[in-house]
Amino acid sequence: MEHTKSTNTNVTIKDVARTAGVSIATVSRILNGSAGVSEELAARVNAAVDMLEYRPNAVARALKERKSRSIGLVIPDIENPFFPSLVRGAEDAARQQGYAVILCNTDGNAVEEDRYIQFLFSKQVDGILFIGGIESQGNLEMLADLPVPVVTLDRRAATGKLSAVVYDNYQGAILAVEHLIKTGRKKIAFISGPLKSSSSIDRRRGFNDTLDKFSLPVNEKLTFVGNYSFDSGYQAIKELIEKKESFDAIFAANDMMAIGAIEALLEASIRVPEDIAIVGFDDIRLAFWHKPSLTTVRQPAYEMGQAAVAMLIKQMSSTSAEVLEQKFLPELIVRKSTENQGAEHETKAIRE
Amino acid sequence: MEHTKSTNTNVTIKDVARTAGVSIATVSRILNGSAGVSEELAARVNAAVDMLEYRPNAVARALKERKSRSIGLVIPDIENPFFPSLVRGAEDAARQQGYAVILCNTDGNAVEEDRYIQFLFSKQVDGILFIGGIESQGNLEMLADLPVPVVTLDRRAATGKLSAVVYDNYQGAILAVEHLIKTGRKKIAFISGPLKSSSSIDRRRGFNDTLDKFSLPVNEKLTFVGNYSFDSGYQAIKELIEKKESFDAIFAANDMMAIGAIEALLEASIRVPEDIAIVGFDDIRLAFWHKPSLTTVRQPAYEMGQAAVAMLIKQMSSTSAEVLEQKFLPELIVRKSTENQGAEHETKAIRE
DNA sequence: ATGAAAGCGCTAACAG
DNA sequence: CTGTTAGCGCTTTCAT
Repeated sequence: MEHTKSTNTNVTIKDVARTAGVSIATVSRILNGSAGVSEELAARVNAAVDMLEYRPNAVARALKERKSRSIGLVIPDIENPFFPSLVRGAEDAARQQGYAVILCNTDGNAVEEDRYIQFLFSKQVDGILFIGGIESQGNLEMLADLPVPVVTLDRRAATGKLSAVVYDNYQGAILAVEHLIKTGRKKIAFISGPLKSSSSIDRRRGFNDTLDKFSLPVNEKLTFVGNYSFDSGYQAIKELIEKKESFDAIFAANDMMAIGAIEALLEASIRVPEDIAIVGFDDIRLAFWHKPSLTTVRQPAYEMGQAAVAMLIKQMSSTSAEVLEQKFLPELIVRKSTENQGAEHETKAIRE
Repeated sequence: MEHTKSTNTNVTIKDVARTAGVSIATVSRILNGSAGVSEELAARVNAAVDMLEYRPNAVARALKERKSRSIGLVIPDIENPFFPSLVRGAEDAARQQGYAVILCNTDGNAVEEDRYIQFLFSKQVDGILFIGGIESQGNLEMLADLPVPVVTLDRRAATGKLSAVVYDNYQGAILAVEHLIKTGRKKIAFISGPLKSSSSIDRRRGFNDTLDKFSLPVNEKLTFVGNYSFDSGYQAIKELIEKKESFDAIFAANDMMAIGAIEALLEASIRVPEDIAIVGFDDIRLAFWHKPSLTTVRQPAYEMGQAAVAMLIKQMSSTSAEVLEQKFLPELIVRKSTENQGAEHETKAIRE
């Protein structure tokens, strides 16, 4: 079945001007609420606008004004359960200010990141919210020289050149490990994220420092390097079980690995939390729904996305390129996976 | 800390022309690979481009060419676990063709949908991939008259005016219910989606028709209307248990409600699948990770997103506005939640 | 208070 | 093969 495309596609400011019997300058003024417009002409113009169903051409406006009213949002992967909330927060904040969001998935690949940055620059985006992968150190430096405001969520950017929304991963790890220790666990296995990731480094540091603080030994045999995937958590604990290492708790550097770890435990008929307690990181929705539900360190993704875009817009409208930073603090969410039977019920500990 | 913004923001085709000692037309020709260009000038121009780090201004190009090389992606909510895969599929397909994707979350609210459609139109997007909520009937009709190609995932659009990627919800429901019946279940409760949603209507029809086919009675007391949320599945089954209705299986019109239902069952110490078998719909990742894992009807979200954008791009480059349709077929994924102990192991049934 | 006209950066006739 | 020029739709001086 075919039908011809609607033809009166483009009604421009010129058509409105002609219909209303005024100049295009007048139409423009009225549309943009500029000063000095006679009531009468305004009425005629508005009538013409309604009648013709005129919609301003944002592309022409962008060319003239040199701002596109759109921002680029560069993330590793929207399918990673951490990002949907963040993206939603970012989008809500952007829309509220009339900005379009261009979504870019890079899989954390530095080459793709670079391609997308060039693409966005060419598209004349007014700002970029950049969340890189573990290889993006080089791109971060390049971004700092881009003549477009950039906000990142990466701590490494805090070289004083790039604005950032940061999260205290170190403190978060401390919260997690202290919780395990205080509920009586002593031999804590650790599943780290990728060694080069800055968030991962901070979480590892928090883990080590807390063990030190409580004079517990750091046992290398209980430490694994994962890649934040379900599978790497599963493999780590499977290996641990096969080697018959002794441990009574696990701290996983994110929730997906924690859930993978639980899978390995359950397959070996090890009970959670009775035999092994486990705490994750991020508080993705699955942490709540999983059986057993997962104790975790919450990262407020929606709010961070929102804050990042707010910061970006602030930078875009200021001429002095001040480098901003906003810090979010972790919060421990206690659920079933660390419940001490018989022990007094832990309450949700809020760390401000 | 402050530092002045990099100043040489805008290097234009003019600068390249001057540096290379040619006219802007020549630069444009070389950049766009047009015919007849002397090797020598091409080399000079490319050198200038590299040296000045010239990047074409896509906004100016869009104004001139009357196409923006961007498409709008309107969805209810990226936080709904069904959408991330679909969005990723759409984005991958778009990027491959050099299109930017503008993401728009509407919460299925018709007013927001309309606002976003106007916004995208104003932005001169070359096409729109529209996934509406239950109230969007009116917007669907409006979209059909928009002078911009539109592809939707809504069956209701199949009035012959809007191209669509569709999914056979009816057949999917049949697969689910037949599976329950063939594994020996007879009193099947049904948690429907919202009554006005077209996918929901089809799934309900599949449920009823299959019971009929096997001469099983449709018991109104075992039928509930949910809203696709975890909570509505939970509430439905909680009510069923409190009323002490007798049933041996549940078909939930999506996975989130199925998982909510399981929660209610477990709270009442009813075992899944031993006492009650349950099958969901969509095959979100959680269906795989949940304990017990959930038998469900798979909807290939990534592929559908990809196909929808491919279809959109095809429409954009064709002058005859042919109305296209591509259909995806359901596939039953059998997991723990319907396992019959003692019975022969079900294998993954693939319906082509 | 309103209109005429320049120009944002680019592509594509049109001329030579 | 290369350059000159018009014009995409809009905002904004600069006149009037």
